[in-house]
Amino acid sequence: MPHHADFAPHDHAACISTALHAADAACAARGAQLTPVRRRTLEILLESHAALGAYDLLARLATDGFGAKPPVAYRALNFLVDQGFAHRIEGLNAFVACARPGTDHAPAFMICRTCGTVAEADSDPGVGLRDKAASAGFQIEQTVVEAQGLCPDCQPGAAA
Amino acid sequence: MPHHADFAPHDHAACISTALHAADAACAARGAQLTPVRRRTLEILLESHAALGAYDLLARLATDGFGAKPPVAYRALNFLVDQGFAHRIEGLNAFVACARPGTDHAPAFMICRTCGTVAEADSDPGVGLRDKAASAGFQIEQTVVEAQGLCPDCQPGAAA
DNA sequence: ATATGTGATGTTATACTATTACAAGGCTTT
DNA sequence: AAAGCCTTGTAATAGTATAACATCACATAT
Repeated sequence: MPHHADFAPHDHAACISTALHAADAACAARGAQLTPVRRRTLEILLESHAALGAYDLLARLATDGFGAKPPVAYRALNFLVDQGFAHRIEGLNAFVACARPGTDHAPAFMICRTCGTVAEADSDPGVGLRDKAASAGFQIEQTVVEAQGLCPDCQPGAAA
Repeated sequence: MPHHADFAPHDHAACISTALHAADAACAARGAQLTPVRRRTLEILLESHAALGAYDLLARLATDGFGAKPPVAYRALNFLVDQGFAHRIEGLNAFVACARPGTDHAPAFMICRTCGTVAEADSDPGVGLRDKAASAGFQIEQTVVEAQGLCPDCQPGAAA
């Protein structure tokens, strides 16, 4: 039973509700508030396996009756990122829901340039970087590891 | 004698002129034109071990008598990136000169959050990512690997 | 020597991404 | 009721990037 770290199909409704409940629980445990805007923002991210820009998100939030100004979206997104429920994709100036909330991880992403799907790898592939950093005396605090390319479905000769 | 892949001091004037001549040669070999704006842009990047934003660069170019509108900077930067003489640092929306022009490489960067220095690692630390991608059936075209943290000089207790 | 094509540069305008600063509301604690 | 804290809403602005069009320089072909 694969989690969706890869590009395999899965029960999307279930994965959304699981993630949402995990977030509820984590917030309760930490004393953080998963307010309506924040919860809805997470839900929107979870509905898409592609990364969403802050303004795309904002448009959807506005439709749902929330504020329509940029800070509304950025605040919710920053909250989710801080809590580890979402990640920022630097290469796209966009955001995705975290594929394994609750675990402390240094994520790596595979981003399809055709369909925009973003898959989160389930362990830190930047291992080699740690060795380099250690030998240079550099103290790593955060890593960004992103690969752009073609997902299985978008490669020439891919099954429809 | 280390190249400046790490944070060690080095003969900066020499490293600039070497890089500039390497770029001249590479352009000649490829039929690309290292025009005055482009050459000056590379020179400016080489003078700094920190990443420069497009608008910082633009201001310096304007001082030197080149055009002062954004496309002037972005075009020169894109040229340098295309030719492999510079890299874009996604995490900073900024650019650095390439530490090893002419070699075909998937760069990885260590970015000091205090002094802004950017060091380019001299081999691909994203190796683990390739395995992940292979098993997911994802075809990598390009990678972004960036670590943020503290360089040796900026760590608590670093020598002045 | 003219005409044509190509690539580089310059400029205008605009789009996209993100933050600062301030006003207002809800909740808890005192 | 007052004070403090957090969250939301809004206005204004800052920072990053590109599209579209005009022009110029140079090379080549006529």
